[in-house]
Amino acid sequence: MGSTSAVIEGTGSAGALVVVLDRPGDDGSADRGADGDVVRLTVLSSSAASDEDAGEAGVIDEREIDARELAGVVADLDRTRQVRWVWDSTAAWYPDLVAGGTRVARCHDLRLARMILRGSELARPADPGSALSADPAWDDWDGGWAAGPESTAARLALAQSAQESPFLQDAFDLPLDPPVAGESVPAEPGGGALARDAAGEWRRQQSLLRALAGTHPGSAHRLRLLLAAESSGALAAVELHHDGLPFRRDVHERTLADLLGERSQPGARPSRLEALAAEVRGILGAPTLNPDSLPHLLRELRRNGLDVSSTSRWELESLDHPVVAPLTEYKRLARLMSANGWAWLDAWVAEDRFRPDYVPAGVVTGRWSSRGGGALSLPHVIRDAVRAREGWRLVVVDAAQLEPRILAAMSRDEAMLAAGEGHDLYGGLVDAGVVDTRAHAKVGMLAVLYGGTSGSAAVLLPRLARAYPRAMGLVDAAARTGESGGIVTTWLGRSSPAPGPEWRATQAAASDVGAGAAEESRARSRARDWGRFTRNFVVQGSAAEWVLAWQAGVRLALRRLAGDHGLGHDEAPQLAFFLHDELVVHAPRELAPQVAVIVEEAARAASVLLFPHLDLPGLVPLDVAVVDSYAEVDGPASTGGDAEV
DNA sequence: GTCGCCCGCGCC
DNA sequence: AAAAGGCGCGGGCGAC
Repeated sequence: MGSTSAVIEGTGSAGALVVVLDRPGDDGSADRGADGDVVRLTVLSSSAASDEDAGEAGVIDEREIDARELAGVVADLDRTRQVRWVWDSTAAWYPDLVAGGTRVARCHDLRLARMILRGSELARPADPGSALSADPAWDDWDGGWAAGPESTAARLALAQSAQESPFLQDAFDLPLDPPVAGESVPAEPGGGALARDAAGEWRRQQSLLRALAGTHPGSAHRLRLLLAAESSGALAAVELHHDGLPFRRDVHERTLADLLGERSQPGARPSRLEALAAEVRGILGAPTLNPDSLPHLLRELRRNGLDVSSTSRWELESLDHPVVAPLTEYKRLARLMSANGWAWLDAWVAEDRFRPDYVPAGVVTGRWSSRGGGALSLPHVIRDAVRAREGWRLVVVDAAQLEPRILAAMSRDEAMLAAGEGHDLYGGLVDAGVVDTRAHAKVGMLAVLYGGTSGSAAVLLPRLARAYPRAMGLVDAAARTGESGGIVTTWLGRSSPAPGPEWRATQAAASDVGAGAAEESRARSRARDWGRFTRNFVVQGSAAEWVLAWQAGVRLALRRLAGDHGLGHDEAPQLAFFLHDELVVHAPRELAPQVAVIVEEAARAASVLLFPHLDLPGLVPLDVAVVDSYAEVDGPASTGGDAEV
């Protein structure tokens, strides 16, 4: 470990460091992690008061180390100094470190940052000609977030083949553990095989931000916040996958047996599901009906005199017919079976942990997506299997009515902020006399956020517009921008994509001289569609930014808590699950109260960080529940639950 | 046999 | 009368 101390000695002992990691001469084809693999560390700053100025400093140290030493060097340096680790993609570097027991406090994910900066309207003044020009080495590259097989079927096949073959058993370290995103799986051909100059990209990005700070300091500040939050999220995504969500196989199997009946032959329906299928066949007089076949089912429904155009539940439920109840129940259970049944359990739950892959910024708005196991749509009906370990607790935290609150803050709509002063913003709308019931408040607010125009929303919208002109003005302006093909931007600077060529062609066709009513109507409809997208983009995306800032605060505070108590990783509270506006922390029972305090403090910090001018640390109240089972937390099915969007 | 699309529905 | 933003994913089924 001589190189460890050498790096430290070579950079003084105080101040923040920026350390860029890359592989000299990396053309993407090398087998990362192989013997003889070399990692280059470029140390860019030690004296700057703030690491935000790091790009200003030149290279103060550069050395190459054996890849096998990397974890030790990183752990040492991150423990003793404030370091921002810079790498092409967190998914490419961090899983191996975490697997080896090394975690870092902060990083800068060049690819995620680049995606934000290249699209951002806030960054445009500093980069009018797009100095961060398209570069296939970066831009045709997913960063390694989605390297593994993404479907339950693929995962199951992998697990089974590994079990059947001693050779494959050796090839896959942990055959039942989903491949870690970004592990040595070669990136896709094309972009992945091109060299990426990490130090150069870091300098370009910093130079852009410095230039922007000169003319638009507010924009530069927002983007720096966003890049830091995005990168912190990338670290969290890797750690979340590694740690996994505690998930009890036995409890889940009991749930399945209770709801679906006993599992029979693989491929055959379990008993209760089969009985429902038989009941449906009997009622419809269709002994060979396969209720999983939509065309067949539709045919039989019509043959029975039911005037339906689809087999969707909402259409079925409007019918008065004896088949509706068993068929709806069949569909509900068949859905559970296919999405979260035994095959899903075998593929995604190992050693009582559910380990999905999270993909930061997998959604254009900046929300995360997930690959594998449908992690972000974990049904409420199976959440009882999510159990804290013996002697531990789950701290389940939800940001209450986040999106309307973020909209109120962004638009600085004092009336809407006032309505949100209590814990229940919807109740606040009723108390203010804007709408008569809480249900109306909710429907109306959803229409504001999503652009709904139907039935009850049409009645409520004018009232909301009158009461909250600034909030309504913000989303309406975003919608108008989208309708005319423009770009909108979130609070911290993530911009929406421009509409695609097909959309533009549709609009162009409508303005042709010979355009008919059909073209015009279609163009208007597509324009309104895009307007609803941009309307929602600014709110959903800005809310996602608040959540990232919140999550980053929680993550760092949990690290401090572990440090203060001298806890090893397996004894310390960990982030266990992340769901758009909800966090689950798995914590030793005695530390759960402190975790509850941490999530509250982080929420207040996030609100101040994003909206310092409002002086409203209580902008986003939290629902905190300390439980043994995830099912103890209110879902939409339980009374009083909120079915929050 | 494989691929890609559609439908439908789970989550926020 | 159908209906509103963002996703992932499985089964069926037609195209190849």
